[in-house]
Amino acid sequence: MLNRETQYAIRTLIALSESNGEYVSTRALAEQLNIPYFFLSKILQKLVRRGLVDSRKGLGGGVRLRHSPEEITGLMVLEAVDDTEFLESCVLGFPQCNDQNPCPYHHEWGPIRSRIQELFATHTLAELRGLQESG
Amino acid sequence: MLNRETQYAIRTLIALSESNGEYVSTRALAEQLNIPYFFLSKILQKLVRRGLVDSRKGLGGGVRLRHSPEEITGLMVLEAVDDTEFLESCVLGFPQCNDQNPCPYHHEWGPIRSRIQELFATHTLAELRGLQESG
DNA sequence: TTCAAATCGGACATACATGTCTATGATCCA
DNA sequence: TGGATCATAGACATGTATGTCCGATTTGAA
Repeated sequence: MLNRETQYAIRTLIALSESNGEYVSTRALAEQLNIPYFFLSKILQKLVRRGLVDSRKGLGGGVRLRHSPEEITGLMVLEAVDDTEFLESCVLGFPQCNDQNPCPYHHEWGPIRSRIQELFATHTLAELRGLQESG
Repeated sequence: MLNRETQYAIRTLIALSESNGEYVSTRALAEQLNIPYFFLSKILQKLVRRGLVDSRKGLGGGVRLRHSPEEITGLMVLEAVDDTEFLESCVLGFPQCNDQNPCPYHHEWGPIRSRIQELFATHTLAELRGLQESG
């Protein structure tokens, strides 16, 4: 479904939304979240470039959210790591599949895809953090 | 979503359900469906081993459905090519995610996953063939 | 009985996702 | 000013999905 980079990115940003704007080191995040350190470094570098995360070098540095957790949705994270193709492409992989020229699953897949997109679009990091605790 | 092997398998089996039990060569299928020939060979070999397809060597040989198109669902194809993990695993990749210990998306993801599973489970090859034509 | 058509099995090749390492530069503190 | 702590960039390594090739075997027909 979501690739690993995306999963790590979401989990990391949820964790960052609990640090009240303080910088957290990649090392600490990697250990807390059980994500390979060097891999997480790469992901965070991308999130910095894409504007979701701020970074600071040196002692006491690390990364933090660039915006408040209420302003960032899951879908924004998917877009930042370029993992949205599955929200647009045909289930059976037909490049020319569309409303006029549908594959067998096309019309039933539309509403499902909408719900998936909605799932990620309607929850902010702040809400996800809450959901994690309440169950 | 579905990996390429699965997409090719479904497309091929839908095509085979239009051949009235006649053997069709892998070469012909590959050209008709625009699927790489050697790759399709591998997929069909697996479908033969898994019991969805019959094969016969030699002139006039090829592959055909082992059962009638009304008896095979999309989900059976997913299972035959071992592409069902996404129907069972956590959206965020947590191995320990479950009803008692849910990830933030868990409870909302359940109904969506059910609809996806239902989509594949409720349509037979015969129906998919029909849907393809009617749009 | 020979030849061509077809699958089958295993090996090989390539692309992309995932994971790892090293050198560099920035920042803070003693 | 020097050393420790941090992110950054690029290169490297591994694994899995995807795609390709070849020799062996079976089958049908001339």
